[in-house]
Parts: sequence; C-alpha cells; structure tokens
Amino acid sequence: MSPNEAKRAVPDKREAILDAALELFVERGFYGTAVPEIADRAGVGAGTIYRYFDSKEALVNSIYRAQKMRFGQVALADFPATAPTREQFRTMWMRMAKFATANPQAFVFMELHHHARYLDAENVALEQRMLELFTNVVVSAQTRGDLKQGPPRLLMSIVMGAFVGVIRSCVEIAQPLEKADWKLAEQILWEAVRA
Amino acid sequence: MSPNEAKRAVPDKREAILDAALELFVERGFYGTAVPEIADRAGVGAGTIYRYFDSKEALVNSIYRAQKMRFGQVALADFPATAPTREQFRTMWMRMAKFATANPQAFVFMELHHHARYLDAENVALEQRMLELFTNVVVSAQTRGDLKQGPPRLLMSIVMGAFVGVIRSCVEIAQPLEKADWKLAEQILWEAVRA
Amino acid sequence: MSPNEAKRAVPDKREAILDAALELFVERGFYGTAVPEIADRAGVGAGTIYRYFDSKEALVNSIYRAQKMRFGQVALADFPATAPTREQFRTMWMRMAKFATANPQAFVFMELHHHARYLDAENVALEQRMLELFTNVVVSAQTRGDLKQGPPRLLMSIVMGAFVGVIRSCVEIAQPLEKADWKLAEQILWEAVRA
Amino acid sequence: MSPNEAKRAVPDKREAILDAALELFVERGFYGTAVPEIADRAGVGAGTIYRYFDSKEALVNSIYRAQKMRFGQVALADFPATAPTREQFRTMWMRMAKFATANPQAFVFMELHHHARYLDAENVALEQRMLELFTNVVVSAQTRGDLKQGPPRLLMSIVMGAFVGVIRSCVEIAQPLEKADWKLAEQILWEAVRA
DNA sequence: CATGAATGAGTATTCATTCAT
DNA sequence: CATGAATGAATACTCATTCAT
Repeated sequence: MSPNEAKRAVPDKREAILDAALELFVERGFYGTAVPEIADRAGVGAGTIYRYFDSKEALVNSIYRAQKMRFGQVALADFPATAPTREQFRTMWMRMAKFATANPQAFVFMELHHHARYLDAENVALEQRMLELFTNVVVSAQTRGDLKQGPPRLLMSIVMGAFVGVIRSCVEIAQPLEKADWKLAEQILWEAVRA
Repeated sequence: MSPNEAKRAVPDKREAILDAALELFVERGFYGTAVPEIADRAGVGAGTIYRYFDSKEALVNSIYRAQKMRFGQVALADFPATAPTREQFRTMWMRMAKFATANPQAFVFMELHHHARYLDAENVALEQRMLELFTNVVVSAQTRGDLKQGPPRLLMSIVMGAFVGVIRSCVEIAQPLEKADWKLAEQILWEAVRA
Repeated sequence: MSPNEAKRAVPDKREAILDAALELFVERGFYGTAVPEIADRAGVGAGTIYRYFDSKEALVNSIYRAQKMRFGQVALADFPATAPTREQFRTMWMRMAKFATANPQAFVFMELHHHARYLDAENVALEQRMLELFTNVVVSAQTRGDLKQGPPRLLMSIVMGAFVGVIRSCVEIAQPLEKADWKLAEQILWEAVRA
Repeated sequence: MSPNEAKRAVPDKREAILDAALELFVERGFYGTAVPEIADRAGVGAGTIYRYFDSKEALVNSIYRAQKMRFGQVALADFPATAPTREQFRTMWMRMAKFATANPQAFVFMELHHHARYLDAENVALEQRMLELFTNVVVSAQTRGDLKQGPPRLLMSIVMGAFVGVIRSCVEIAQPLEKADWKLAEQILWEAVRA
C-alpha cells in the first residue's frame, strides 16, 4: 500500500472535522452549532478538534479559507485573458456552476460567512483580493465596450446575486439544476449585462 | 395634542425592542445575539422583552411576520394586473427598490431568516403564499409570451437573487443606491428575462 | 348598615391577599409561589400586596403568626386545667380536630413552615411559647401519673405527629374525616399515651 | 488494589451530587435550593450536574426513587408474613427506626416530597405501590382481629404520622433517639392500634 | 389608595475549552 | 495522539420589588 493510498483509505481526522463542521455551519449557523456536535458528526472526540484547530473561530476561518481558495482555483485558474468577453463570461459562469453543483454546501457556506464578525483579517484580505480580481475582469470588459456601462460593483452584484439565488434555490429543493438550465441561466445573465 | 401625536410622543417600547432586535439579528445573527444586548440597544430592561414576547423565538418570528407583511403590502398592493408585462416588471422592481432602500436591514433580515429552523408554521405558510403570488405573475407573463420560457422558479431565483445581491452590496458599503442606478439595474434585469 | 357589616360585605384586600397566599403556599410552597400569582388569585394588583406587607417574607410571617394565634386561641382558651387528664386530652384533641377540619389548609400551612428559614424571630419565639404550653400540660399529666413516663417531647411528637398524619391524609384525598372517625382516632391516641 | 477499593478511592461525583442535593432539599426545599449551591456543596462544577441528570427535576426524582427503594428494601425484605401481628409490628417499626436513624435526612426528604407537583409518573406509581403493600399488611391484621377495626387509611396515618413526628423531632434537635426510647415509642404505638 | 408596567438580580441550563488518563 | 469528563462563564428566562400614573 502506497502512502497515498493509505491517506485516502484512512481519511484523516482533520478532514472529517472540516467536513462535519461545514455541513453543520450551513444547516444551523456558526453560533447555532455546538463543538461537541461537530465532533459527534466527525466521529471524533470533542477534545480532538482542539488538536487541529485553536478554537471554534479558527475552525470556521480554516473552512472559509480552504473553500475560498478552492473556488478561486477553479474559477480563475488559466483564465482565458485574451478570449472574447462572451467566451470569458461563459467560461466563468460554467466553472462556477461546476464548483457550486459539486459543492453546493461549500458555496452556501461562503455566502453565509461573507461578512461574519468572526472572519479573521487574513480571510477579509483574501475576500478583498478576489473581489478585485473579478472587478478587474469586469472593468476590462467594460473598457472594451462589451459590457454595459455603470458601476462595476452593480454589475457584479447582479451577476453574483443571481448566481447565488439559483444555487440557493437548488439547495432549498435539494435538487441540482439540469445542465440545460445552467446554460439557460448563463444566457439570461449574459443578455442582462452585455452592452 | 391629538391621540396620534400622543402615540408618537410616547415611544412604544414594543417598537423599540423590535427595531433593536432587527438590527442586531442582521448584524450578528439570531444565535449570535444575546437577549440582554437587544434590551440594551432598545433602552429597556432585559425582563421587559418578555412582557411583549413569549421568547426570543417569538420575537424573531414577530419581526419576520411584520416585515414580510409590510413588504407584501408595498410590493403587491393594487398590482397592475392588466398592464403590459414591461410595465408590471418595472412597477414591481421599483416598489421593491423603494421598500429595500427605505428598509435595507429589514430586507436583509428577511433574506437571512428565509429558511431558519426557528421560523414558526405561520411564517412558513406566509412565505409559501407569497412565493405562489410571485410565481403566478411570472407564469402569466410567460403564457403571454412576454418572458423567456424555462422553469419559473429559475427566473424568479435570478431576478430575486440579483435584487438581493444589489441590496446586500448597498448594506455592505453602507450607502444607498442612486435612483439612476436602480433604473439601470431594472433595465438590466428586464433584458435578462424578457422573451 | 353598621361599620361591622360593611367590613364583612367588602372583605378587605388584606384578607383576600392572606387567603390567596395561604392557599398557594400550601399548594406550591413558599419559593414555588410567585407574588403576582398571589395577587391574581386575590384579585388585586401585584403592587397592592406591598401596601399591606413589606415583602414576601413579611407576608408569610403574617400568615404564620395569624394562624398560629388562632390555633392557640381555639386549642388553649379556657383550658380545663382542673379537669381529669382523660377529659383534658379529649378536649384538646377535639378542639384541634375542629380547627383542622374547618381550616385544613391553615393547619397544613403551619406544619410546612414550622422550621422554615424565613420565619422571623417573633414567630420562632411564638412557636417556642406554644411548645412550652403543651409541654407543661404533658408534664403535669405525667406527674399525676396519668400519662406514660418517658421524654415529654417524645409523647408530644407521637400525638402531634399522628394528628398531622390524619389531617394530611384528609387533605390528600380532599375529604374531611367523619365525626366517628375523629372519635376513634382520639380513642386510639389516648390508649397510646395513657399510663 | 482491587476494583472494589478503586471504586471507593475514586469518590463518585454522581454520589456526591445526590448527597449534597438531598441535604439541601431537606434544608431549604426544592425551589429554595439553587443548582449551583448543590454543585458547590458536592464539590463539582455547576455544569457537571447536567452530565449526570437531565434537569433539576430529574435530580430530585432520582433521589426520591433511590431512597424510596432503599426504604422499601429495608422495611419489607423478608417480611415475616406468618409471624404473629405483634411480632410483625415490632419488626416493621424497628426496621423503619433503623433506617430513619441511619438516614434521618433521607426520611424527612421522602416526607417532604411525598406529594410534590414535580414528582414524575414513575415515582407516583412507586409511592402508590408501597402504600398498597402497607395497606395489605394492615387489612390482614385487622381480619385476624389483631388490630382495631376502622379505616385502614386512618390506622396507617396515625402510625406513620407518629413515626414521622418522632423523626422530625430528632432532626430538629439534631440528636438521634436512644434505643430505649425507640422501644418505648414502639410500645406506645402498638397499644394505640392493637385490638 | 391601587395599579401593573418596568426592572435587574437571580435561576436553570448550555457550551467552548481544558486536561488527566 | 485521542479522548470525553469536568468546568465555569455566558445564555435565556423569571420574579420580587418599585414607582409613575
């Protein structure tokens, strides 16, 4: 058995804790979730959580950081900077859709904790950085005359808000969206923001 | 002094509690807000809250019910059922914008508590009823061929999600949107969903 | 209408409070009874209780004092000091039975609060005085050779304990004892303690 | 070190809580005793009580059940069903005396909570069962013509009431009764109820 | 005098965190 | 390393008491 296989075969406790906490934070919120509940669902002792995380706050920040990074990776890796705007929009949207379909809870988690008082400075900065990345993309596209003029913040609020709305609706009825509907949604939003 | 003035002159403690609680629930969440904090901000004793509400849950449900009704009044009163869809859309959007601009916190509050586990049956039913009202409007417009085909739920998620996105963005930067930007947003969303 | 009649016709609030409190203290105990509950049952405002009594403790002490005095009056007034012991015993027993039958709750109340921590010094002294009166009667009877020898305290515990046992049994089944049974009980206890 | 010794060496916290609570409930009553007081006297943290008992009510019911069972064991184990009534009476009385002398507080506790509103259904049933056992013994003895005729409930009230009176008197002066006095009391009560 | 709304200290209970095993 | 029993500070809620009307 290779070390790699071992790792996958014995999923380490840290991962189990992160997964359990993510689920519970989405279901019940941060303050509505007790640490021993997390331990129970993760199948570890309550004390064990404190071997891996300094505190409940550190735990939620770890989750936030990890998911945000993963999302950033998926959404922005090899961003087709030179492709036409229509192409860029479709790519972004579909990558986000892919991530959110595969990890609906992670997506909702990020939404819920966007502006939580217990997010640490590092996460606030991370959030800020990603916002800037997206803003740059929007501004460039506006400059090229491909998107409607107007406050970039407004355009982004609309697109991201709509995207979140669709995901939340999926989570509510516990049913993923069909591929065709994702495409329809993408089409709709493109028609919304294009010049 | 008229009775009406008298009423305004004696600031109602019940109202003060509702206002303070609404603010805090938005800032910190339900479980993140301590009852004495609410009392402090409302300028009343902690025990006083229990003269007006049976429990913290009853309080949050009272707020939800009151705001949802107010929103329903504003958005749906004298709905122009016979007007053209374009006109209907604009009316709805601008009414919602007016409500949300005047009560941004109330709007965020409703979003946050949409699916909270502590919402009582009455509020769940109320929520359901309002969803149906909106759905009917959408389906009618689709039938007339004025809106894009596709799951009504999807269209609504997009429009409402976008609207919420815009409001949240305003709350984040603590600055209301200009009237012109509201019109722009309306235009954008209309282009998104129109046939 | 004479002043006396007026008093009986409009039973004053003080009396109503005392009655309500007596009942509730018996039903639920001192700490188990809330002052507003007393006010409700007495048909007065909560604040009114504090016009007549300094505090909840003062109220319970007032009740104790009043009932104990009434009981002392009934039991010891015109005590037949020169009658034969058998006669004295019967007289005492039947007077106590009469009092307890007419006021079962008052009797249970006194039992329950006999040694409560919140009894004030005056009531402790009153209790002490009445105990001495009874002890004197017992010691005299022992001296005359009419009662069994042994610690007077023991004899009194037995007789009073048995009496209380009978009363509590009546209260439990919410049914007063028949006259014949009272006589039987008296006969039994006399046979218990007579020389 | 044997397992048994180990058990005694590690003083059980559950036991400490039960003991402390029993004492305090006798001293101050159920509602007059604060949970942290119990914790203090037991030498544990306040939260610890809730690892062993669901609530303050569950705690008081646990104590009641345990003591009642212990008392039942002591009083009724190997009951000399075929012995003469005089012998049965002496046996019962002395067993009860032994129990009550060894555990005066436990005895008073049971008396105080006999009819408390917070006794659970199981304890009410237990109480009922034990009452029936005693009633059967009395009725049998009456049938044999060894006890006075009359309501069995009355005879039992008298004997148990007298017994409780004696115990309470001991607790009041914080001094156990001499063996001779127990015998005297037994003699007195026997003469009270015998045919 | 009488009231009952208002208060805040006090209650039962929970929960993040520690630490002996 | 892992545990979960133990802790005590913090929470929701109650209630004796006050005081403006």
